[in-house]
Amino acid sequence: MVRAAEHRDQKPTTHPPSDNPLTRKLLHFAPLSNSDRQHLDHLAAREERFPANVDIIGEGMVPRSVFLLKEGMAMRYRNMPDGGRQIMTFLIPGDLCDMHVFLLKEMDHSIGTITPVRVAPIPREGIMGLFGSRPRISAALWWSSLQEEAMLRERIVSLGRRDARGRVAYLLCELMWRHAAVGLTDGNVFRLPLTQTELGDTLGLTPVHVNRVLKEFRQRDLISMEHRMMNLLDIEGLKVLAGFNKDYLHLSSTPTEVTRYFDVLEEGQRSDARPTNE
Amino acid sequence: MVRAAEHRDQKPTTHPPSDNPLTRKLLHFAPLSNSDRQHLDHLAAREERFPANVDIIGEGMVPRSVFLLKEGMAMRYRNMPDGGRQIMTFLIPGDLCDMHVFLLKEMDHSIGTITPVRVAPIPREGIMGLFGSRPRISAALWWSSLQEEAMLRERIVSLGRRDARGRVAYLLCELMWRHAAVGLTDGNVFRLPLTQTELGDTLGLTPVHVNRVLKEFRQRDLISMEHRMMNLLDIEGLKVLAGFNKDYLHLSSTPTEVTRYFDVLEEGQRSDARPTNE
DNA sequence: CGCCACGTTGAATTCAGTCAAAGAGCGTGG
DNA sequence: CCACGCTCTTTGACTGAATTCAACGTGGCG
Repeated sequence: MVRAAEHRDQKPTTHPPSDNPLTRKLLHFAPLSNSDRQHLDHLAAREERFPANVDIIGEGMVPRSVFLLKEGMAMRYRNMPDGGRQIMTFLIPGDLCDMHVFLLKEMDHSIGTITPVRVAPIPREGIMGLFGSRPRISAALWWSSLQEEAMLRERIVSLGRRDARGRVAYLLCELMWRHAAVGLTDGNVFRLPLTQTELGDTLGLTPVHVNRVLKEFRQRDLISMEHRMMNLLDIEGLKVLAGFNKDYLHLSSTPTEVTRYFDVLEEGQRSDARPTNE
Repeated sequence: MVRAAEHRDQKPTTHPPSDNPLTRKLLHFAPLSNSDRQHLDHLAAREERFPANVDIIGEGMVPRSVFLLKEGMAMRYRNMPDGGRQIMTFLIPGDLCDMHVFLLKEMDHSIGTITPVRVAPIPREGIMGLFGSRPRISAALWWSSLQEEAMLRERIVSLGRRDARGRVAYLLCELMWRHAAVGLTDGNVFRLPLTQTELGDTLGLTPVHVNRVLKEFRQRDLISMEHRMMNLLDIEGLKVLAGFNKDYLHLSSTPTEVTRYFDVLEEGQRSDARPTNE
């Protein structure tokens, strides 16, 4: 198992976190060969920058590329005819925006920056090529998109069945875990550059009410905040407020299933992608 | 084009609506060859029945098959620790439950029947085989799952930014269009076997309030109902209440994009799937 | 017939929204 | 260095949409 690694690697790429946040995330889902990783790095090599508070792509436009977010924070949102806004997801480093929608005729929502961001544009062909030739990456991407879908479902639960406290508590936990998955936490602390208006537009609440809930959380020593850093002092307490149980994010799922899956995919593929062990 | 049909088919399968609701739905997304259709029919050949109000699969279980719903109505839902329930999606004939989740370690939600249903269990291998050998079906399935995701997003908007009237109006329109897509409407009338409690659990409202909204809609001649049949008398009026504009369901998208996609997929695949024109 | 689940209606309650104003933080420019 | 303007945060008083509680009606079915 270790045998294979020792010749191919100048630097040990198997265990240390990759500097590519996508790679780092996908490693949660499937072991990737060095060749796979290089391929990902190559895809994400180009880089574009956007300032804060601009649209990367707007509703009605035709996306020509997928974007990999390398640094900063962005959001997927929709403007309502009455002037309101609903934020559907926050995008953090390692997230793709948007894996799927690039197949659609036009965007049914916008993607906008919250902070300044660095993104790697990946052309359609790059993604499609993956599906043909990189079964492990494909499987990991698919897996990752399943997790995204699970998060969408969880947000529906949040908006439909949780009160204001529960929604805020849940969102804080989600963001914490997602940041942890790409190595952007320090203990229970992570950077949260969101305004209360943005939080409200995610949670279906007014900024005023978000403020009141956060105030209560601070008073109850559930959280503390300073300089845009969010500290979850009492995660268990927050979980209780959110009313949930398990690791719905599926971060803990053993890769056995997915392994079996991409082994099937591998059949009849050319085998230039030998996996390292995990 | 009709030529090929006359020998193979007792009944003409090319243009008339298929009796397989999945085929009927997928034809909105991509043209399928006769061979493809036969393959789908073959996959969906087996049949199981469930009575109303039972779980087909419960939270925490490991799904061993995907189910194609052939008749009846089901729902994807989640029970909350406090006894509440959030319904995430209604499943109608032609829907798969669940394309993706069969990859996950365990279900993070349940799928339960609303009416008695007929389902075709499709084993994992059947789906996975599709991805290798049936690029057009794969593309259509993918496309279809994109639409599902779009519906999830729309539901988030609904719960986050619409008031009770808007939510009900939106849900009615969505269900109307989905039924139309599989040929289960008669004008603006379709069968809606949902209780007001179930509607409430979908919309994040109490059954009492659902009742009041429906009453108002009836009085304003927006809808009429009898014998579980829903008649949308004023779709435009409902759209205004829901506050939206376009065909977010992407039903109208020309298949040119998807065509290009599965042409790519087709490369290097064995070519036993000749498409009919469309 | 009579049960039972579902639908309907009213009255009181409450959670979150609205409106309004004041304070805090921060970059810019005089 | 301070003043200015800006956006974001905080707080209070009032309003309102939806919930809760409770009762009664109704339609299907054994």
